[in-house]
Amino acid sequence: MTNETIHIAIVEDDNDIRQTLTLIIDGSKGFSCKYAFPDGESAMASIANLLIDVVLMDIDLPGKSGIETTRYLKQKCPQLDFIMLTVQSDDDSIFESLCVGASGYLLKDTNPADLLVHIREVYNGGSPMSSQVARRIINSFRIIENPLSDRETEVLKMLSKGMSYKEVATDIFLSPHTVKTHIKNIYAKLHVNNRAEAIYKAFKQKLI
Amino acid sequence: MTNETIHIAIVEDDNDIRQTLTLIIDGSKGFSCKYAFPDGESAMASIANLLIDVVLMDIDLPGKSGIETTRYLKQKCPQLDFIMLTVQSDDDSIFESLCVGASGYLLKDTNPADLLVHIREVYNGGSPMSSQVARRIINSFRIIENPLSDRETEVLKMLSKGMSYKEVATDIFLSPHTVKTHIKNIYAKLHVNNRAEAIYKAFKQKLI
DNA sequence: ATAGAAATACCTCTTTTGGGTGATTGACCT
DNA sequence: AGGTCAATCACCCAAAAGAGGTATTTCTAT
Repeated sequence: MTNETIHIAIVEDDNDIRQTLTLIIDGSKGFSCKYAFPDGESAMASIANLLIDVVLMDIDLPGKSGIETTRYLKQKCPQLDFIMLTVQSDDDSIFESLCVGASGYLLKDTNPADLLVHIREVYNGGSPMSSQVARRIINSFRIIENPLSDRETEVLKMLSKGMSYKEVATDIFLSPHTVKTHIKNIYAKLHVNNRAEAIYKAFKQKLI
Repeated sequence: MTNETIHIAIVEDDNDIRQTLTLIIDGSKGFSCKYAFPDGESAMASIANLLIDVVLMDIDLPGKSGIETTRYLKQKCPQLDFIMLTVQSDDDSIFESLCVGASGYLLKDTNPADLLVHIREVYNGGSPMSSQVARRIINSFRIIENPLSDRETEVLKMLSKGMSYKEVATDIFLSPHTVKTHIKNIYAKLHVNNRAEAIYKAFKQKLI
């Protein structure tokens, strides 16, 4: 079960990286890499018709992003496994990748030997990811457990109704300074720096 | 076509209601009701294997809700029709029911004769619902008609990411004045007068 | 052909906001 | 007994936003 040849496709816009990866993987026993695409569009057009087990997907593609491409392909071919590759890990793209169906999330500086191990892990139903990435995922989920205090949630809800500092303050009998402090804390907790994004994020996470 | 026997299953936690409904339906010519479940879990385990045409689904079930149960079963058996039953009608549950694939939405005080009529309506491709329910649906959908132009939607989405006038402007190659004008028009159309409320409303109405 | 959107651009003025930094109280945890 | 955190209040300052205009162009639908 663990030693069948795994068929891999690569989607990566950088020519050097793409070719290097292809050579490394295809040259390794138990791995085959006959297909590589420089963009999401060509991958979407072809991959569904190929006998592929695992796709290595760059996130930062020109045109359709790796996330969009993964969303599309995972829907077409649910049995396909996707490992996202990226230069740096940011919370949003990790989270989005997981949402659209990626199974693994690796940084591009992962060394070749490890990469092969991780591909096999995914093939066998695992979800390889670096410890930094894992940490961020934990953090993301923690955010889903409402990080806001009751008071903060109350204030945020009022902001979402279009109320200003002062209006909120008079409404709940606080000094406008206090309201401001609450808002600043809300921004910090949600990792945003203005009202618009705070409300968007809070709504998306069903916090309000 | 309209007089075949319709095979019905009931999912309802209240023993009295479940047994009464079963008796009424199974005792009526052209209707058969041999299966009744007290909760979503048991329904999910069995209904897919039964020869059933229409499911009467209580919304307020203990454990898995009627909506969750419907989502699961509709996915497994797309040909199955679901009529949601509820004591009172609230916008959210109506809307969610429709989203997960329910065909009808009736209040529990619907009288037995009407209920049978409605079951046959669903079986024949209709969507029975009380006039209050219909009104609410109309209202929900009416809001869905996006009043915003493409450009305005684009701008609003960018605002929801926390971008300022200027950032939006440089991003889509417009003068900040133009962006400001768009935003003013957005506020007017959504009947709000600031960013926070605009994003909240737009999100609630799935405009962004 | 032309009325009505939509998209574009500009101006002035006042209010609001967000960042930085700080303090105090009380609760809860260990 | 010390640490953390929510909640409260306070000040300064620069940037941003919102309200009020006006006005041209470019579609598009009738």
